[in-house]
Amino acid sequence: MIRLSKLTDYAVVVMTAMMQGDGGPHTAVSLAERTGLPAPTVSKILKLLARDGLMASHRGAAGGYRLARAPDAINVAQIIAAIDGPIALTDCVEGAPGACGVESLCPRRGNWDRVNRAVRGALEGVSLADMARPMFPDPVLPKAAPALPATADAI
Amino acid sequence: MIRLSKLTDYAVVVMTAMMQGDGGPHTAVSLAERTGLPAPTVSKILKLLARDGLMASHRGAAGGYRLARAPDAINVAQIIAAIDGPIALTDCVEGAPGACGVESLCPRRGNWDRVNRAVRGALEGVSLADMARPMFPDPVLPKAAPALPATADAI
DNA sequence: GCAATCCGGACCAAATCAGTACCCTTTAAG
DNA sequence: CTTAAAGGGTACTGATTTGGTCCGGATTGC
Repeated sequence: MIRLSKLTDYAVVVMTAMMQGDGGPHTAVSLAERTGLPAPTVSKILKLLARDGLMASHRGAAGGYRLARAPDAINVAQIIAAIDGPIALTDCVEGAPGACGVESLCPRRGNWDRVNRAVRGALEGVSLADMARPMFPDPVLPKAAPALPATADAI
Repeated sequence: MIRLSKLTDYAVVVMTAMMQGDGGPHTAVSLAERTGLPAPTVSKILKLLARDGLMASHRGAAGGYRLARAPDAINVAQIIAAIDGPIALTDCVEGAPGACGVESLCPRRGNWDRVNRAVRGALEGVSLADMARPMFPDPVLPKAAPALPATADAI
């Protein structure tokens, strides 16, 4: 199973919790209370998100975090990249010459990259606002199954 | 980084090696020699692929493995599912009620499922034949789409 | 100045994964 | 019929990664 880090799941939970505020900054501890997650973990997530520009942080007393952009301008791919690092399904693309034999002869590299691009495109198509939306039958996506037909063509 | 099991990468290498044969069955050790991978590992991969019906195995003396279908009828999603199990990015969808609080109130479940479907669809669009094809400039992707230049490298 | 808050590390325990080895069953060749 | 070759399955171990915690600083508002 392709696993997504649990931290990334938490990040979505935290970010959706921030959407519900009154617009003011949220402290790490208040978000931890609201989400039920351990405070240090929430702090770690917020730091990672801020480092990638998804959060605007304000230090000092009465400081806190704020979403850097509107929820529909933040997509899942960006969140994953902030928490888990670059989205790449395999590391055959770099280093480890012993595994593939001669790297220059390994024809899989470019093709894995194609797969990576397809997955990345799929993840970029889902915004934070989509994730926060309750999972009722979604009017925005009339056909749910072929969620992103554009990426299917792009492969 | 979303990581794909190294075994899955090896599986693609082994399967592409099988495509190059004369159509006869391949033994695990001969494939291990051709690919440079450890023999027990190759055997493990072949067993997993055979269990999911991607391989046809023939036991006994002069036995071996054979691709169950044509290379363009096998896609990457099937290989991943055979090696790594079902394709799901998060396990928030099941169990672990402590993490999400009350599961029935967690609105993320349905949305992660949507993401999972998108990724699965992307992976189903790449066949084994595509992976074996040398990585010539791809006419299907006209522009590299540096829509987000800052994050293009990071994602 | 003091307190609250973020920042950036290092650090440890737990889970997961890759790889290996062992033994059994099946099958074809001689 | 015997024998050996090959797959089938399971269990084990070492290494890597991950989740989570903690601490000392830096920064800002009161």
